[in-house]
Amino acid sequence: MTLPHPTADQISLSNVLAVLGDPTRLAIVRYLASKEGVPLNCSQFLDLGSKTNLSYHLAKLREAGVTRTEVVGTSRLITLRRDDLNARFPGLLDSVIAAAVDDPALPAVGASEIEVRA
Amino acid sequence: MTLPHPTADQISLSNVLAVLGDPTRLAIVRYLASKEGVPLNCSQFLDLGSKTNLSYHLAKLREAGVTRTEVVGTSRLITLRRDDLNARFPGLLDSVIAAAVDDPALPAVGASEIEVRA
DNA sequence: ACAATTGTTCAATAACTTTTGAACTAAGGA
DNA sequence: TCCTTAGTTCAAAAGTTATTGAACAATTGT
Repeated sequence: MTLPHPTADQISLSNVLAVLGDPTRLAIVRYLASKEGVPLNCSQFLDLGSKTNLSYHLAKLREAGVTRTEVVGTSRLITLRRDDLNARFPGLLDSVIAAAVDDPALPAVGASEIEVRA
Repeated sequence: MTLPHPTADQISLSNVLAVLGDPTRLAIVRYLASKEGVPLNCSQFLDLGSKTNLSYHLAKLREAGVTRTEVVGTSRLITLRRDDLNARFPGLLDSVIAAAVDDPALPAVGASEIEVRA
């Protein structure tokens, strides 16, 4: 089973910007970027909203071509479509991520792990 | 008389992305970038919508910190806030403009001048 | 003073987007 | 098989954004 994704040339600039212009989704993208290489499933993001709501936001990211979602058993593994985005809009994703990294206004993923350090 | 603008540090990433994630506004920004140096007033953009509607979109761009609007007599001169945006989100505006330049999906400003060439 | 030009404001509406909860599907263990 | 885990779908409600037209304000040229 595979989910529908746009091909690289179907990715629309204004749609990508619109999709990234939401704090919840920007926080998801920032977290994906910070954990690149690590396979992430939807429940990692539960800090940002309800299961249903995340399903909605993650679908928006996938449909816009920002993320790729692979179905693996009962999980979905989510990754950034770095190469495709970079080919289509050079530098865009990198500058968005760089700006998002030090944006205190964005909700944090993993806020519940802060005390783990102690 | 001066219009309200956010200071550079009040400019919000997700708001800038959301504001740019609209084809009309992206077309305005693309046109502003293509005519940098030339003072542009609102009526240059009438190809993109009604006077009222442009007033709305141009206010969104100004309030998000993407443009600066100077009141000069009965006109408003609109410019991109390149320096402020670049200081805040390095590379972002440039990559958006570069991608917008060759985006056939965006509405064109100055479509009415196409036959002038013949 | 008058008219034209440039653009704003306001209220209404239309069109979308986000959020919710309940019901559901499908895979993986016990 | 039954239960749990992981996530989706659906319909409704809430909230937000875009578009419109009519009325307004301010400046400039005659």
